[in-house]
Amino acid sequence: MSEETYTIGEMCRAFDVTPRALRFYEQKELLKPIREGQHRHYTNRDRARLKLILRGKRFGFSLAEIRELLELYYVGDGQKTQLEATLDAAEKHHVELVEKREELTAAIGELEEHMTLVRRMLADKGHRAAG
Amino acid sequence: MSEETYTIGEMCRAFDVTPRALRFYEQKELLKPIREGQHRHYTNRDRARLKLILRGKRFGFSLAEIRELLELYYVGDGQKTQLEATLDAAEKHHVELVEKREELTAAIGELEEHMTLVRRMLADKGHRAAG
DNA sequence: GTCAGGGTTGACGTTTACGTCAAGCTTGGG
DNA sequence: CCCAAGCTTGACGTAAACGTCAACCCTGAC
Repeated sequence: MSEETYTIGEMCRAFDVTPRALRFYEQKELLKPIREGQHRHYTNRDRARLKLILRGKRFGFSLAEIRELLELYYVGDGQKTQLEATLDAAEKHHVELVEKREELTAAIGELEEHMTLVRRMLADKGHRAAG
Repeated sequence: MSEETYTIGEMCRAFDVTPRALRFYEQKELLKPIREGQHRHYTNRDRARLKLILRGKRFGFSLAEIRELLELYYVGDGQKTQLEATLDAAEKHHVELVEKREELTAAIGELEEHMTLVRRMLADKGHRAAG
C-alpha cells in the first residue's frame, strides 16, 4: 500500500523544488529516502515530511527548527517517556503557533484599518472633485 | 507632540536589536532617522516602522518584501492615482496574509490531531500497565 | 556503439542579514 | 587634562540555504 516510491525528479516536479534542495534537506537529516545503490527513492513518508518542510519555510522557520518540528511527528519506539517528551514539545510548539496566528490576526486587522483610511481619503477626493 | 526622538541605543534596548541591525535597515531604506550631524535620531514613525519590520521578519518575510509592505502604509502626497495604487497593493497583501492565516490554522489543526493521537497512545499504555 | 536523459558526488559561488572588529569623533565627569 | 560612554563609518567575516558548475555512472532508444 505504502510501497510506492518516487525518484528525485518526480519529487521536484510535484513540489516545485530543485534536486539540490532535496539533497540539502537530506544532508540536514530532514529527509531520509531509501537508497538503492546510489539512487534515492522517496517514500510517502518523505512526501509528508517535505510538505511540512515547505510549510515551515513559508512561516519563517529555519531548517533546524523544522527538523525539531518533524521530530514531534515521530513517535519512535512508542516508549512512554518518549511519548511524554514528544507531547511536551508538541504543546510548546502548539502555543507558539497559536501566538503566531494571533499576531497575524492583529496584523490583518491593522492592514484593514489602514485600507479603510485610504478608502475614506479616496472618497473624500471624489466629493471634492464632484463638489 | 510627535517631536520626541530616540538615540540608536534607546531603540536597541526598546526593541532588543543591535545597532548594526538598525543601520542595516536604514541602508536598505526601511528606516530613515533624522540626522543631526553624524548622529541618528529615531522618530515615532521609525518606531512604528521597526515594529512592522520585526513582525514581518517573524512571519518569514525578507527585508525586501517588508520594504514593500512598509510602502503600503505610506500615503505619500495623497494623489488619487497613488492612493489607488496603494490600495490595490494593500488588497493583494491582505489576501496573502489571510491565506497564510488559513494555512496556519490548518497546521495547528494537524498538530492538535497528532497530539490527540499521542495522548491516546499514552492512555493505552496506562491501561495495559494497570491491567 | 553512442547518445540523450536521468541520476550521483564533490566543491566552490551567491544572497540575505546581519556580527565583529578597527579607527575615529564628541561629550560629560572627575 | 584625561577618560569612559556612546556614537560614527568602513570593511571583512559568517551562518543559512541553497545555486551552479564539473565529472562521472547507468539505462533505454536508435
